Parts: sequence; C-alpha cells; structure tokens
Amino acid sequence: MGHNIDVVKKKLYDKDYKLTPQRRVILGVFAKNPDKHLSAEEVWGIVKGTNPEIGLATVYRTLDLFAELDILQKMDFGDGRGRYEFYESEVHNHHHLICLKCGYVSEFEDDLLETLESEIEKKNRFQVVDHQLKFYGYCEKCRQGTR
Amino acid sequence: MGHNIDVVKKKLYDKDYKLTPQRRVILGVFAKNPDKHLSAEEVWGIVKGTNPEIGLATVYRTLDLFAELDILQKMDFGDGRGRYEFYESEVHNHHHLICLKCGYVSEFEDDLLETLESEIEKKNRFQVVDHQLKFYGYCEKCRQGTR
DNA sequence: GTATCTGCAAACTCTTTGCAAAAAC
DNA sequence: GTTTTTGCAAAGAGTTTGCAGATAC
Repeated sequence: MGHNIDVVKKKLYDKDYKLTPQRRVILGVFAKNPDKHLSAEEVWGIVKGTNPEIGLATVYRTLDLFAELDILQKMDFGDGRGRYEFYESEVHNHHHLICLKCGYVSEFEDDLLETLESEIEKKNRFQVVDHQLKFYGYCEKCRQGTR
Repeated sequence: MGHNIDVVKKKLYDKDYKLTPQRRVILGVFAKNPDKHLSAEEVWGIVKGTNPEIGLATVYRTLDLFAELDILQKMDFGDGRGRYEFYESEVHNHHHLICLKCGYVSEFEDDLLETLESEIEKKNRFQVVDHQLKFYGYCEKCRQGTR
C-alpha cells in the first residue's frame, strides 16, 4: 500500500516535520475513508467529532503539507474546492468518473494513456510528468432515479 | 466553425436572451483570441480597453450564460479560476497540455478515448456524456529555460 | 411599455496568513 | 531552549447576488 503510519513518519521526519496529534488524526480520517475524495471542510467535519479543538486552518495546512510530501494527492473536480485522497504512485492509471447529478466520484483503472504520453512528447515537444482524466456522466443510481 | 454571430444570436433568442452590446464585446474578445483560455478577469482586462464602463459582474454573468448555451465551454485547470474558450462539439477529442512552470496551456487532438468510453459504460455502469483529459508537464520554452 | 440586462457594492465561499501561545524534540 | 506547530481571527482571491436605474426589442 505505502501509506501506513511508518512511511508517513519517515516522509515527515526526512524534512524535519513532526507527526503531531492533529496530523495523526487527519491521516486517520483518510485511512478510515479510503475510497472518498474529501475536501478540507469535509475532513474538518469528521475530525471535529473526536477532536473539536482542531481548527480549519490546521486542516488546510496539514492537507497542503501531506500533498507536498506525496502522502496525499490533491485533486480538482471543478466544484470550486480542493479534494484529497491517498497518493498512489500508480495514480497515472487511476481515473475518475464524476456524476453530474449527485456529484459522486468513483474510480477506474486503465493504462491506455502510456502510449499517448510518448506520442505527445514527440509531436508537441512537451515533457509530460502527470495527467488527469475525468469522465462526466450519470452513475447507476442517478440513471435509475434512486438518487 | 459554428460560432459566428448569427449562430450566437439564434442560441440567445431561442431562450429569450438578448444580444446586448456588452455580450457582443465579450464575444469579440474570444473571436480575437481563438487559441487562448481566458479567465473572467482576463476577459475584463481586454474589454476595458475599449469599454471601460463594463463591470466585472457583467463579464461573469455573460460567461456563465454563454457556457450554459454552449457558446463557450468552461474549463478548470486547477489554478483556482474558471477559464473559457469557444465551445466545440468536437471538444471530446481536444485535450490540454498544461505547463507546470509558466502555466501556458496548449492543445492537442486525439480520439483515442472513444473506445475507452464504451468500455467504461459496460464495466462501471456509468453513462459517460463528456470527458476531460489534461497532461501536466513542461513546455518547450520552459525546458530550455527561456521562460 | 415591459421584461431583461447592467453596474455597483456588498455578500459569499474557499483558502491563506499573521501572530501569540502551546507543544515537540 | 529553540524551532515548529497550532488556533484564532482577519485578510485574500475568485465569484455571486440584490437592487435600482438603463436598455433592448
């Protein structure tokens, strides 16, 4: 997996950051919600259940830090807020399906884009380091009118 | 092409919207900047050259309206502001290369994703209506240190 | 003429920042 | 002890909204 507590600790300590209780709690939120794409406000909402003293600014700062250290990956689904999930080095082959009705985000795997990247590097003289692929449409529940 | 003035007029009038001078001017900005991906503030900056009386709120409202009518397409490159370009029905096969250093956005064409979409519909029971593909990396100028 | 549209300023949402107190090592 | 981190409140960026006056048809 790559995102257990010791790996996180190492990533932090390597750059002289500390593993504070707040950071531990925020990390726990993602561990307990592995398939969600949480915004700062959502993380804060969950955190406040057990730790009401933690401030929203701390959540923002922690998410920023974790993204910088490749512990989390920041994403943008065009709804005006940043969203986060555990960083996966295989994120290249992990894309998002975004429901236009209920906003639910699911994932799917594919490695089709590898070939496309090398083509771009040649044709467009552009060095690709990452990509993002999103599909917009309607999830099963919304198509059935259940959501 | 599909985005000449008469087509725009029809799209507006069909829904009882008017083609006001302000809307005409904003449309003109896109006509004169066909390969750019302008933000509201950027459009306003250009508009103010000839029409300093036009307010930023009008620009926002017009861009919103044009996006709703498929005259423009709203995009999000993750820099915290909406960006717009002429809507193309072939937008499906038109993707973006975003330079991580200078922010320059270029485009490239590809229709590889058609097959992927039908695969998703089957595998994930998700009805795809649109997609967005972005590649992040370094443009030629930034790789040479010219930018 | 009347419904739509505009410009302005104020409000709103999400995010960042300054600062003094608290905590980590 | 010193440096990092936190919580709070205030500031910031981008966008939206309410409203009275102006404009398109």
